[in-house]
Amino acid sequence: MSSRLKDVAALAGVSTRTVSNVVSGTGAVAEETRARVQSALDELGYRPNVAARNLRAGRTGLIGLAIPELHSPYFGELAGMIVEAAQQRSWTVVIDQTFGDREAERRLLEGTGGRLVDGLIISPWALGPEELTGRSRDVPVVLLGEQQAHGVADRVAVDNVLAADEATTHLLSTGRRRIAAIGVQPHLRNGTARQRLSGYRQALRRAGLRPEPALERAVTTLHRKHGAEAMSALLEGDERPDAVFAFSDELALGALHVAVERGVRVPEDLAVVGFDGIEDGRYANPALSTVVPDKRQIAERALQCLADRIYSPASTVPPLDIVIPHRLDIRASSGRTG
Amino acid sequence: MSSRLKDVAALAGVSTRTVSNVVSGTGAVAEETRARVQSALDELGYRPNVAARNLRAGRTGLIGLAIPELHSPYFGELAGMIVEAAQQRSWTVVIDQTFGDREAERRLLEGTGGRLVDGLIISPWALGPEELTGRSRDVPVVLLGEQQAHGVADRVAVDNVLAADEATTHLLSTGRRRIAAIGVQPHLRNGTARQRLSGYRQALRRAGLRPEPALERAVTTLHRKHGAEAMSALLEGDERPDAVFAFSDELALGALHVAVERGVRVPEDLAVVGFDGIEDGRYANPALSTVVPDKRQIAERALQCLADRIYSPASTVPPLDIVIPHRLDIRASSGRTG
DNA sequence: CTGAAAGCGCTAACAG
DNA sequence: CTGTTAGCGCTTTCAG
Repeated sequence: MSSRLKDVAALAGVSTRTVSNVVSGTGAVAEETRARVQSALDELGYRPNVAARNLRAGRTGLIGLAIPELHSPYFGELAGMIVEAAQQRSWTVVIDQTFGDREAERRLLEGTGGRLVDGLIISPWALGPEELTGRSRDVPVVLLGEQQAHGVADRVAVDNVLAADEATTHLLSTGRRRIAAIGVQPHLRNGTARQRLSGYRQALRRAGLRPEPALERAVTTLHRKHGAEAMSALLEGDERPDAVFAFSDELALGALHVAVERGVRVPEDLAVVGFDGIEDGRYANPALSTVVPDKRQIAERALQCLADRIYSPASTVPPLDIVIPHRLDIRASSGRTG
Repeated sequence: MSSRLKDVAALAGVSTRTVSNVVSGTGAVAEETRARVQSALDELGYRPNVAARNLRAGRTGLIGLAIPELHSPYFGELAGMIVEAAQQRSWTVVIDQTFGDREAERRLLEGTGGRLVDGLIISPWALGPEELTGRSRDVPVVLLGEQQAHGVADRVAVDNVLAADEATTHLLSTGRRRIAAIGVQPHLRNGTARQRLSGYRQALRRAGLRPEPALERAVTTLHRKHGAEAMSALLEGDERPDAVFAFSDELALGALHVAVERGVRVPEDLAVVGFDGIEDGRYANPALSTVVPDKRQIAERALQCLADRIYSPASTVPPLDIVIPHRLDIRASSGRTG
């Protein structure tokens, strides 16, 4: 079985104190002793027991990442970058999926008291601002993509209203006038969909158009399937839209698929713009225009926030509100026609 | 700060033993005492310290998942299912990305001695069979998608040769004769690409065709970009293929994109089949035919293996070799023409 | 420079 | 039914 510090000490003929010093590089050890200890270490293939070290240190070197679902490309890409950024800081990431479940989100937020993790990055869907403000948590928390909670915890998100406005304005600039929005989510409390809707309406109004309820389609999830269903409904409606702004790339890809399948010409008859900048969109047919949040920066800043709070627990810096830049990638699905 | 068992005991006027019993539901506790302890528990918002519990129990409740990259749809979907299956077994998953790096893979495999995790699921890319057989590890390991290592550890994988044969045979059955293969990876040691290539060749030979080196395209990664590049090269070649079998859906989607963009009619002029059954393919234009491994079952069986080894460490059951079923989903990209 | 020993918070064997 | 206590393996204070 695996050997302990004590075994190594016995083999090298020194105390555990000295072995510990050699392992961690702490303190001063005579060169001769160090060599002897090192060979004992190698011979036994010693690995420090993480649990014991954690218990002693009061830190685990783990951070939690709680996201709705790992299989969606957006969260998959983001999670990958967070894991990578964490590795660079010598942290290990523990992943939980909430599936947008209120209880799961609440449990994770409150259950962090077990000190399994030194910090938590959570992307809440079902939890509203008031629920995020629970009893004060004992590990630092960073909220991802949540723009309603003020002063509760550090937040990292793009400016959804602005981004949606830009996407819609782009469609208007190509001459579209009946622009549908796919992705309204009245059942979620995180405000993302609401903000994108509001940016969309804002752009329409500025162009002198009036938002039409028939063009604002609700979905139960952000998956392709529901984008496809929403598109079907729109195509079967009385007045077809000439453009679609989908609140996620997945919805947009579902919509695109249905449109192309039914012989609608994209972008000539229908322009499509998505949101998230996932890799799939780049290779879709036609390639999908999309709002691209700087995911790499989301990951970096979120970890930076955690690091600051973890290493300076006494810090009185108020909760940060970090706005991540985004850009609009215009591709074939909304390319200017003739 | 967070309270300890001792604090709760003091508040409730009992010993830590009793509190421990209440928390864990072990032993018998008088109803009256239990109530008193419970209210003390609630009042202090007690959470057991995971590190201490782990140290005591010799288990952490964590399992490691080491995959090349989280952002690729295949691994994203698979990781999601593994996290889900682990949650059901009350395990938490720690994710590491190896990016197919030999050193990273080796480190993870050997570094499991720290007992951070109770078990490890790893999908090796760069490590060959001989390297997998290192010093005997002290936590159970499950190999994913590795079919060369015999008797080293439990393995869970689809029958790549068979699956590739089926995909190729399907293309042959639609009348294709110049079938290209995209995805040869001479630099990787995990054997997956080699096996798919061998299944592909086997099908060709059975049909009386001879494999042509010009039609077997190597790639450096399985990403869409390299599928696109391989397709470009094929289209610019002297004799165009009338079908493509890509060793991953991502490669297939990259190829599909380039083909459609250049006006090649799919499936009339070119049929495309991928491998992995990722969600993107279903909504591609045209929808992508693909070999679909039962990912849910991969996740389930891998966890089952770990559970068996972890809970019966003394088991003498030899390393298992689990073959996961797959199916061929024929969609528009290879639909029979005329 | 190195040894002895306390203690992180918890569980469980051993009393009572 | 409940209290006392010995460690799990490590780091670190205090001596030497």
